Amino acid sequence: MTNQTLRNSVDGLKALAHPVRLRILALLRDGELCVCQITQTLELASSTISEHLSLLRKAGFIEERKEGKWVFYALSEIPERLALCESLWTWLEGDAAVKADARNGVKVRKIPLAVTCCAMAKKRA
Amino acid sequence: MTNQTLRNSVDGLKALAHPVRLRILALLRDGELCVCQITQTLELASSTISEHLSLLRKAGFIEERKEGKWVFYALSEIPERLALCESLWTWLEGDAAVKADARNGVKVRKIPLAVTCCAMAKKRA
DNA sequence: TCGTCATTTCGCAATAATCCGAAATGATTT
DNA sequence: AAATCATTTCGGATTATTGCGAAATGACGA
Repeated sequence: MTNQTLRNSVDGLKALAHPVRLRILALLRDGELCVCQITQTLELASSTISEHLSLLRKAGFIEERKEGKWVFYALSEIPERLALCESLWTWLEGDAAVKADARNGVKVRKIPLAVTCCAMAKKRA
Repeated sequence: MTNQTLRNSVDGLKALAHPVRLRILALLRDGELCVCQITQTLELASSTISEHLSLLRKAGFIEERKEGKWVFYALSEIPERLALCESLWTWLEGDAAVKADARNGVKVRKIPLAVTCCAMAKKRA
């Protein structure tokens, strides 16, 4: 109770202070994505992505929406969090990896979800 | 070269994502302080404070100014860094520890430097 | 109900961050 | 030059973060 706000700030900043998590946030600027779409775009184990998403969610930067067996994540509407994100976009927009992600994001959004998720299942086999 | 900006952002956020470092930045809002003043206010080993200061400096949030055997640190003038800090003040101002630090900062600023630093020397003995 | 699929949780190994005291550095004073 | 003082760097132990594969969970369809 003595340092609630300080702790909140630190937790929020920690959540942002990771390249993969910044890339996830940047990806979500163009709209919600399901976990398998993010996993495919960032090319990491789905368990890894899931943990990053969980961290971002706990810190209030993203929100989840369940739809059948899929879980979609989108940028949070919390004003403070949104404001903090806004100050990052200018930085991130110039980054090569973030740009590449955005391009891949456009592609993956055009593919039906069933296909994307099937592709992952095949990769695993 | 492929992800320079992303790396910069992550380094900056990592530098901010620590309670002691946020408290240091908040302290410096009221003007520059020398290392011994910060050390005394935050009650940590001077080597620890020094490492935190070094990290904040490398990340561009603070600048150093040497004067004799003292080293003063002040908030950086870099616009991006300053902007990121600005978005934190609203969060931090409500925090009890940060408020207490600010009060102690006012006190320590009134004391001549020689006295503050002597006090530390005594404490060590 | 059983199998399948997307996601999450768990266990664990590897890496990074944090803190301190001791030693090193640089500047000042005697 | 030697002693003193503020600060930094170093060595280390301790703790946190990260990433993966394997197992668990929950939802869907046969």
